[in-house]
Formats: sequence, C-alpha cells, structure tokens
Amino acid sequence: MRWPTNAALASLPNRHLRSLIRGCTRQCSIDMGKKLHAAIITGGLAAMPDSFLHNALLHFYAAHGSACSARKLFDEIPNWHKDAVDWTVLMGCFSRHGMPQSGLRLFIEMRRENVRVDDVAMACLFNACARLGNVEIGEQGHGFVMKVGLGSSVKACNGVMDMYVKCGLLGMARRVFEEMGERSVVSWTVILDGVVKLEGVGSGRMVFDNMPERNEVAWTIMIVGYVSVGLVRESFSLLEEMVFGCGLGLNYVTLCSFLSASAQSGDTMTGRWVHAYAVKAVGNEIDIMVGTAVVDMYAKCGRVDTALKVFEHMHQRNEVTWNALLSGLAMHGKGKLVLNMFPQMLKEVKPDDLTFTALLSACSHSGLVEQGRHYFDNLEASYGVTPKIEHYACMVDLLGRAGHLEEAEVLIKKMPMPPNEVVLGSLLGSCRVHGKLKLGERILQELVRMHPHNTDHHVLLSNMYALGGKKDKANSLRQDLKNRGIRKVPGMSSVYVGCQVHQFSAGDKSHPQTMEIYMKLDEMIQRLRLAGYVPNTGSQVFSGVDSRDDADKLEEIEQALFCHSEKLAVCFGLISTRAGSTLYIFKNLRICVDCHSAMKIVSHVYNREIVIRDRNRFHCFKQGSCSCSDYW
DNA sequence: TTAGGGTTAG
Repeated sequence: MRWPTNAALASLPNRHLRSLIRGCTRQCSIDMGKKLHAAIITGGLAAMPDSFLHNALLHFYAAHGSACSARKLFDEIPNWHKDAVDWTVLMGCFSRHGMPQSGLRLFIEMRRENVRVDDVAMACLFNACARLGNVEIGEQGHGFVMKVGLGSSVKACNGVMDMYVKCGLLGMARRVFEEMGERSVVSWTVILDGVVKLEGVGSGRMVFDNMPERNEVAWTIMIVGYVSVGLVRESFSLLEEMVFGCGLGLNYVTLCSFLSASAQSGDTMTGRWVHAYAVKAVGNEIDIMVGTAVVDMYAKCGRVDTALKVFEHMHQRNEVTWNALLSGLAMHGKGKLVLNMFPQMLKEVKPDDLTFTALLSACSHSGLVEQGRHYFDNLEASYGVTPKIEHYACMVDLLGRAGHLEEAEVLIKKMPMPPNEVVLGSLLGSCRVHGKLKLGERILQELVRMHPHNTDHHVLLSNMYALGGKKDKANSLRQDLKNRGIRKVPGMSSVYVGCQVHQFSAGDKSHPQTMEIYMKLDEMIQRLRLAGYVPNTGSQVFSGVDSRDDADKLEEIEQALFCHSEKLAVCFGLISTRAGSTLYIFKNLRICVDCHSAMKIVSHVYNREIVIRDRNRFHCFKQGSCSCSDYW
C-alpha cells in the first residue's frame, strides 16, 4: 500500500487523523506517527488549534519516551488553548522517563497558569513525589487533596498512598486506606506492595489473601516478594496457582520482574522456570527485554556459560543485552573474552557508558592494565562517551590493584568531579593489597569525613594495620568503632538446597541441621590442614586484649575464622547435595582472604566446583584454584 | 473521541 500524500492526509477530517495517531500510539508505530505529524504541519492544520488532535499527538510522543518532542509540541500549543489533559500527559511523561523533577516543576507552572487541577493531575504529582522520595511536597499535596474536596476520589487517594509507601511511611498509607469509602483493586495493590516491601512477605500474604479481587500486578508483587527472600517453594506454588489455577498469562513486564528478582536473590530455580515458560509461550522469538533479563539472571546466578548460550541464540540484541552479557562475563573474571567479543558488539550496536563500565571492570578483574588504559584514553575520541565517575572508579581500581598507586592518585586529582566513596574505597583497597599504610590512613580520614557510619573502610584499614604488625593501632580503631556504637554489617552467606534458601551468619547455630554442619566443619578443617591449609590469623583482630595466654587467643581467632558464614554454607552444601555437584553460594560482603584460600583447597579435596558470588564479583573454585587468579 | 494509579531488561 502506498503512503498517501501529505495533502491527502491533511484533507481528512480531524477525527480520522486522531484515530490514526491513536493507532500509532497503541501499535508503537513511531515512524508512521511522525509522518502523520509532518503531514499535519505541512497541511496547515497546526495553525487551526484542535485540542483533541494536539492531545493525541502529545500522547503519542509521551508514550514513546520522547520527552523532548513532547515538551516542544506542548510549548507550541497556545497557552489559552491548553487543557488539563495536555498538562497531565506531559507531567506523566516526565515522571515515567526519569525526569520527575521536571514533572514537579510543570505542576507548579500549571498552578501558576490557573489550570484546573483534577484528581488525575494530583495522581501525577504524587507519582513524581514517590519517584523523588519527596515526602514534604507529597504531604502538601495530600493536604491540598483534602482541602479541595478530592478526598473522595479513589485515584487521588491511591496516588497519596503510593507516595507514602514509596517514601517508607506505611502507617500513613494505611490510614488513608482505612479512611477510604470506596476502594479499587489498585488501592489494595498499593497497600500490598507497601506491606510486602516494608513488613515482609508474611504480613503481605495476609493482605493478599484478604483482597476482594486480585489482578496480575498483585500476583506479581507477591511472587517477587517470595523470590527476593528465597522462599522458592512458596513462589512456585503461587506461580502455579496464578498460571494454571487462574489462567493468567505472564506478560513481558511480569516475566522481567520475576527474572530480575531471581537474579538479585540468586534463585536459579525460579529463573529457569520463567525462562522455560517464556520459551514455551513464544518459541525462540523471545521479547528482547525478557531475553536480556534471562541473560542477566543466568550470569548473576553464576551460570555464565548458560548466559552466553542464551545470548548467542537471541535473534535480536540491543546494547542493553550486550551490556548484560559483558558485565556478567566481567564479574566472572572472563576479561579476555569480554575484550574479544567487544569488536563484534561494535558491529551490531553502539556501545554506551555502561558498556565501558563493564569493559573497564573486566580489565580490572582480570589485571589487563594496558587494555584498560587504551579504552579509557579513547573513550571520548573513539566512542563519543564522556567519562563518568564510574569509569574513573574502574580505572583507579585497575591501576591500584596492579600496583600503580601513584598513577591512580594522579588520576584522582585530574578528575573533573570530586572523588566519591567508590573511587577512594578502591584506592584504599589497593593500599591494603600493597601494604601502603601511610596513604591508606590518609584516604581513610577522607572517607570517614564523607561517610562516618560506613564500617567497611575501618575494617579494611584495621586489617591493614594487623597485616603490617601494628596490632595496637588495629585494635584501637576497632575500639573506636565500638565506642561510637557503630557495628559492622554482618556477613551472610546463602545457598539454595531443596527448593529453599539456607542462610548463615558467622558462628550461626540456628539451622535445624546445626549438629551435622559443625561435625562436617570439624572434618573439613582437619582435611584442609592435612592438605596444607594454614588459617590466616594475621588479618584478624577481633580477639580483644585480655590476660589469657597467646595460645588461647590464637585458638579463639582460628575458631572465629572457621565459623565464617561461607564456610558454614559450604559444609551444609557438602552434606546436603549429590557428590560432585557444583555448589553455588551468595554472600552479601566480600569474601575474606582466609575463606578464599580455604575454598580453593575444599574444591580440590572434595572434588567439587564451588561458585561464590560476593559483593563485587564471582569466584569459581575448581581443582584447587580460583577463577579470579587470587586477584580481587 | 483525549489523561491516571501498581509490576518494566544492563
């Protein structure tokens, strides 16, 4: 079919043009929508204001994320001709596309222009406040709603509640909910979301069970809640009820939500199920967003080879897909593969700033200094990417780890922005590795000034003192933290066994199989010692100073080391999984030096692959060595 | 005939 001439299009009645534009909005026909817009301009229709036509066009640009075009069109509509709908469409567009601040400004402008504010406009305002976490303006908006008599509007109240929930004030949201004369399924969903996130899945389930009506969003919130705390059995039973019991299909939003939750919590079982569902539903033509989420999920769950396979089979890939894969490979220390694949990426898509964060962190995790320098130096000239603080942080990390501490310091001084915690933290980490106590102290002072409550830095420095033989200084630093009432974030390790997450903290005795776990731990330590393991007591300063003799103290330090959360998780994994199968462990902090050397020997002695995800990267222990080559 | 709230991949 031939595209009609602009003149032919312009001769159509406005109501037909409006339907065409609306069709483009619904079908995501971006090119066609733009052509229609052009025809309207050249046909002279733009000079004859028609608010419905304008609004349809504005809605088209707003829906497709082109906030700039939407703003431009909005500004072209004469002020006397703008109605409340035009204002709210643009406000919503700003908020949804990462510019909630602009949304707020627009609301103020709207008030100044004396445009009538209705409940939908208020809902948009609350959405912007929710995204900004701005409870002050949100509360003022709540007051305004009550004052102008919008308190009986379900939409306005839902917006108020959502704002309070997103700002962490569940009590306020509940009060609004209880006072509502009429509630929609959305009112219930907002409360459910708040309760699951702020009070936990247990309380959330009670709300869910009491809902008079449930939509797919409610099911999604509940299932994501279960996945994110590792309740696999519960997430599965709800998934089955949703899909097979209620016959609700999973759409791409739901699928992405489940995959993202699985990636974060390391729940491969749910992740796999969702992947299989998506494949079964649409065959190999998986939605690009879902496919990307699948790649990300496998990579973050430690199955980087599966991630690579899924990636290779995808029919369509964009820069987000590539970034998911490359950063996954980087986390697994596969730096060379990242650099080998990058030219192929250049052929397919345009790399963005996140691509280079992945690339530079790959270089950093694999010790590829020269290559890292090359990409960093050519960021702007060759790829048109302005270096952001993340890139500087990667470079400081890369240089520091490789022992070029002076160069790293020079780079920090040259940065166009002040260094943040990540940049300085990286340099401090390198000081520990290379025993640069003086520099370390200086950086820590700066870091403490910036973030007095972050314990990680103190721990790093106290470990550094201990390594340098300055036990007194190390202990006084610890004491200082204690006096100020600041506690270290407890290390936690989890492992999925039998459809359930099993979580351990250091010295944990709460697991039902504690007896067996500690018996296994004794046996494991003995076997490790026979294989040459020597506990790394040098970096430990937890003992406190008392009058007991050194042998006692040493034993206490050793016992503390043996009970680290990842060792307990490994022991539980060893007794509860099939011989020879791989163990996957997820830790919230970074793995310590002693656990790292112990895990290498465990992988050899027990002939098991052990994959540990720590806060920064993956360690894959196999036959006595680690994929990070002791470089982390 | 136009608009909104909750779930949206790196």
